[in-house]
Amino acid sequence: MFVSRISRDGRTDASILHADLDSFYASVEQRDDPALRGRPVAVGGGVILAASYEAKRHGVRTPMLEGRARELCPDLQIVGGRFEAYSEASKAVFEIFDDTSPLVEGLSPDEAFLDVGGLRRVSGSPVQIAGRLRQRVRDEVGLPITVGVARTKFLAKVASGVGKPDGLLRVPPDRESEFLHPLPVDKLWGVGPKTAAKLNARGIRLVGDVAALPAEVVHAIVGGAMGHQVFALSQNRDPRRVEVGKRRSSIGSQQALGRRPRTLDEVSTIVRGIVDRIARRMRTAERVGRTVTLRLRFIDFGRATRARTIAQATNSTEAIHRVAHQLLEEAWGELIEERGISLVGVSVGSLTNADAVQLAFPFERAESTLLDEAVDAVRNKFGSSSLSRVGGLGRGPAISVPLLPD
DNA sequence: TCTGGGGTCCTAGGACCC
DNA sequence: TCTGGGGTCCTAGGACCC
Repeated sequence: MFVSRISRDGRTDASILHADLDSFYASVEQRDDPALRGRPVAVGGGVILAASYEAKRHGVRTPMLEGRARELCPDLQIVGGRFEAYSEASKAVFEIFDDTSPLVEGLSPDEAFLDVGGLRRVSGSPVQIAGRLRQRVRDEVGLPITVGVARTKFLAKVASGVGKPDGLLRVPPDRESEFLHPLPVDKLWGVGPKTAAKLNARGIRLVGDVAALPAEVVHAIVGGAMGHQVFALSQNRDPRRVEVGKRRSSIGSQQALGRRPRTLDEVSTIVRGIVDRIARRMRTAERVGRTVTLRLRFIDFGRATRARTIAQATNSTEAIHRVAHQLLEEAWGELIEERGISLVGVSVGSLTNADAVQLAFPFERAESTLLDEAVDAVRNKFGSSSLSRVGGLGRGPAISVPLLPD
């Protein structure tokens, strides 16, 4: 894993870009169908998945039910999702990102951080780079994109949010507090509805209010690692770098079932289909996983998960389905029968690269340090996703190592 | 605002090991 | 045989993000 360089005295320049496509799915629809341009458009499938700015002006939001959205906006054009078109657009945009800077960290199909700090001599100032990036995405992919430019990831991300739609906003390093303090607390990364409510209940509404509190008070209200982060961000401390080469650590899929009663056989068939989709995606991505999680939602919207970890990482439909089916059968009597099921999902975690080879061998206690050292050495060389030590000492120790390139 | 589908990270307890 | 501290892995749940 590579991380962005920072100057020895810390970052002093606003050189992190947060690039975020505007209303991604809806913009692709408007791009491909001129009749939709300038009109309120939403991509839906039961609920609204994305809304154009024309639709947002009427209060259409995601994930709103389609019926509710039509009430708010009678002219709304709802179109079904063309996910292949979105995926293609995302790929094209990321090619432009990668062409702009070697330090790109993708966050989702429509969003990424770019560190352009080292490119001034070759490509110009961050704002010039951001301007060209926007123009290229417009010209070559046909989509509007907003870019925030700032000294930290957090500020860049907030800046792109404020700059939307189709904008470019830079936070000058000497005006960061002025920008940060008037924001509502839920703009802080990690503060959602629950945490915001806790803070609001104590009269803490703005980021500036948090920044003015002693750290202990913030920890008492928010607690743990979250409290630490919230306080640091409010103080404008965000040392996170742009990280390249992050790989996702789980792959999953789920399906809503509605409210009618289901038999075990019905649900089992649905699970089979879900596992088939996941396993295909894993094989395409050349990844294998060890932890199978069954995700359940009940009629009353309560939730539960059941997980099992197997010794041998796999991406075979059969192997994953065996575990998923077992979990389903166990959960059926324990949870599902009384409560009624309204959603089922499966995800596979503890992913590693499929080209890793697993080596299993017995060893003496005294050798475990050597094994740890070997694991560390290989991790350092190939990145942690290439290798996992399978099982603890008591569970039939094994490590998996990547195939060596010639 | 009554709830989609894809994810991430954190916490806490228990099992197990040295 | 008991006690204790330190550590990893696994599981379940919760909050959050786009």
